[in-house]
Amino acid sequence: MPELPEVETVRRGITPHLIGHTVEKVVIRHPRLRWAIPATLKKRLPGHAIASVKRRAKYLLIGFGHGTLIIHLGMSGSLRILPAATPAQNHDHFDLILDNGACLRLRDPRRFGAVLWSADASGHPLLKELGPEPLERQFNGAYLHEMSRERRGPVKQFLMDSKVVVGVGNIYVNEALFAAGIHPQRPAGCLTREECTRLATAIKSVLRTAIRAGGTTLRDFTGAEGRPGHFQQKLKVYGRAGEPCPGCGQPILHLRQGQRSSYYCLNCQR
DNA sequence: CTCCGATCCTGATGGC
DNA sequence: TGCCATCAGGATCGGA
Repeated sequence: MPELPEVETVRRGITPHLIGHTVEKVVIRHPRLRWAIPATLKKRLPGHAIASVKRRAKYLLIGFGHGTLIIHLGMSGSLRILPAATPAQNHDHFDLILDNGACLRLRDPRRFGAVLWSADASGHPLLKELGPEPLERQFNGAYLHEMSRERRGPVKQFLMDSKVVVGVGNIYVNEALFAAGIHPQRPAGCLTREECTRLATAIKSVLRTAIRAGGTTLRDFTGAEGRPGHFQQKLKVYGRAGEPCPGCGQPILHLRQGQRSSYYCLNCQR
């Protein structure tokens, strides 16, 4: 489900309900996510106030005075702010109950998500090797060009490598490659400096537009208040195999790379 | 290093 | 209607 724009949408939605509030209770119903939810959270969090709600890559970082709660939504995770008395449904695995009567609830049917604790989040193994945030200035054509030299693999997989750049998942990489006019199977190392600049610009633009739209809702994504995003109305190629390319009218093609679907226009992407 | 495939898990969908 | 195969927004891990 969630790529950078969806996680950012969730972050913005939950932040005002969390900042400055103290945890009263932690509920763990099903600890077995990608990694087990630490049972120690039940003792570690109550009585502590939330100081910050940040995002790094697709991780949400809920900052306390004594450490950070790290949440990843995996493929199917969602976070909602609900009244604390709301009955849990199937796949509601984790709750943070706050002193304002609100509950931050994680639902994750496929359980690829994670809830972890770190006293020093920036040094955490999952976070410390990550590449730059795509919306920051250091991520640009020069950086992409430098990183892609010697890389023989397809540019699509290159861009989905979180050591290269974070937050770009299967939907937005397809859209960005289309916007930049670059074929997803091009070896990353053969991109020109010019093409890298187009790509970096396209990635930034697609992600910013998607954040403004509240993310993409294909099946069941919603923000913290339960509202869907509407970027799906602006998708130009993702999920559109056989439909006319919005640029030239030729049919959008479908291809599998790794185990993921790629969508592209052979005429507009070279 | 880079690259590829297998893997974790449930649910929706489409073919027969 | 049921059964089975396939696919889905992620990312880590192990081995070549």
